[in-house]
Amino acid sequence: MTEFSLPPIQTTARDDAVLKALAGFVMQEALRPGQRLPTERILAERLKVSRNTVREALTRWEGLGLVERRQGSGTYLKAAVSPDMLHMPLTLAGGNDFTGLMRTLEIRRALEAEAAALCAIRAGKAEIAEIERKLDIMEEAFHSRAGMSAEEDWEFHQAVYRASGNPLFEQIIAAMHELFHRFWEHPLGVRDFGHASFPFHRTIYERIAAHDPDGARAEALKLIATVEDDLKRGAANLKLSDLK
Amino acid sequence: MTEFSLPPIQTTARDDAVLKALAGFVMQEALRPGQRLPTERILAERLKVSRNTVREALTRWEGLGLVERRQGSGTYLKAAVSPDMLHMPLTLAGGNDFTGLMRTLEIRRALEAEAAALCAIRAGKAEIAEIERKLDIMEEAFHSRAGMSAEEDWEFHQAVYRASGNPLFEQIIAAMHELFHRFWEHPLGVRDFGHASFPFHRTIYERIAAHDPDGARAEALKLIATVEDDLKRGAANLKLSDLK
DNA sequence: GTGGTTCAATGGTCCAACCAATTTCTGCAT
DNA sequence: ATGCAGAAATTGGTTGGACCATTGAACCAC
Repeated sequence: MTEFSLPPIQTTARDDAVLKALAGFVMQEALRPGQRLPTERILAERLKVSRNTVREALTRWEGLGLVERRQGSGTYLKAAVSPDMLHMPLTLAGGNDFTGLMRTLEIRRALEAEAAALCAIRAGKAEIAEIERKLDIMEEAFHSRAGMSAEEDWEFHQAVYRASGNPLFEQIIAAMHELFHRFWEHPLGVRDFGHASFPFHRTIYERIAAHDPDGARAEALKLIATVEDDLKRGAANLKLSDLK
Repeated sequence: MTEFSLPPIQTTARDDAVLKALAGFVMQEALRPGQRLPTERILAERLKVSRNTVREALTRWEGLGLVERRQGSGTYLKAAVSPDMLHMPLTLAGGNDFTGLMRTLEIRRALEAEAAALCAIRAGKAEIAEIERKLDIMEEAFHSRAGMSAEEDWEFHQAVYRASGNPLFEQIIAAMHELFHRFWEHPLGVRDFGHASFPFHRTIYERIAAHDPDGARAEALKLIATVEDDLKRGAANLKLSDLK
């Protein structure tokens, strides 16, 4: 590890100050995800702070997924960090899968519709072409693999979010999507999950290409509605089979 | 603090085990948000684990917003906790500029409208009464303090999110709100920021009380639109004064 | 009662070890 | 030289004990 400057911490609110200093250090050294950051012991020494305090600070970053600790090896950067990050810890009380999924879908309904509308307003020729490309890939996969096109489906939606001009849409919906998938691994008995949503991908694309925000929003809402229906059907099936 | 049972921890992955045990304890004792949980020293003793380990575990929960620590007082539950929670920490970069704020507003527009609509559908008598109470408090503060009612304003909105039946709304918008406030502290030259949004609080409430989702959504959109206007005016002012 | 003061409880920080996993180095056998 | 097993160093994980800073309640003088 090369030479580096880390000015000592001054006042109270230590661990916050530690994170701030560390964030500044990461920027200064232009550390990228995957790289190792200084030892806890070294950080403690340079920051004139106890190792315990350093650990609590790093524990916070670890909890946020910014950093990964490997015993015996070191602490590694896991995502880009900047001094002005906003942390949004979302906690979903699991328990009953169905209501949890429905809640993520409610968020997704709101954001998906808005993103589609913004996309219809802002997307340029290049973005529209990219969306169409993803759409073609998805439709191809759908037909050749009898409806198993979850991956390509997701890429289509991501292209829409990106073209909305607001990266927050993609980040937040991606979080919802991941949450969704933790259950989805074992689908809930509905084999053709997502089939009903298929035709709306093209209608959404058409409304976007026509720069028709209200139309795009309406089609996006229809798509989410089909997913909600599938989910409800799955929940009903589950309840029946739970009777054993 | 009454008698309670906390079996000792066994294997490695201590702090995770601590959290699991703690979650179980919270359930068993039916602790609700706002209540105090055992002191770190007691937890360490009962779980047969060092106090430092307990602290790291609690630090994680604190980072997730599940718990709040008050030096000299204790550690308090801040949200419902169940043994099977899903955590989705989301960190958003940047946002300390005009475009960043506008982006958070786009998210908020989508969610605020949906939350208001869902609230109009689902809110029961008790929830509606609570919203009205917050509204009265806000209007009172607004008139007696010449429009300085940001705190009460925010509480009104939170009441709406809670009544939407989906805690994710409150969690996500709260994060947006915090980001927003990093600017708001030193306002952008617009002294009467938020004035224009005032009347829409009551109209939103009326539409909710009338169980009129579409009306509530429409009023929520109007409210956000006024905030966007304020923001644009502020940005314009800022640009002028930046010329020096 | 009112307004300080004292004091115990509690979270925050520090220190100095030791444990456990990992990586690196060393030296011997091939 | 090469390769590999074992020792040593590195690094995060845990422990126990100490002290500081803040809070809140009990107490006391007025």
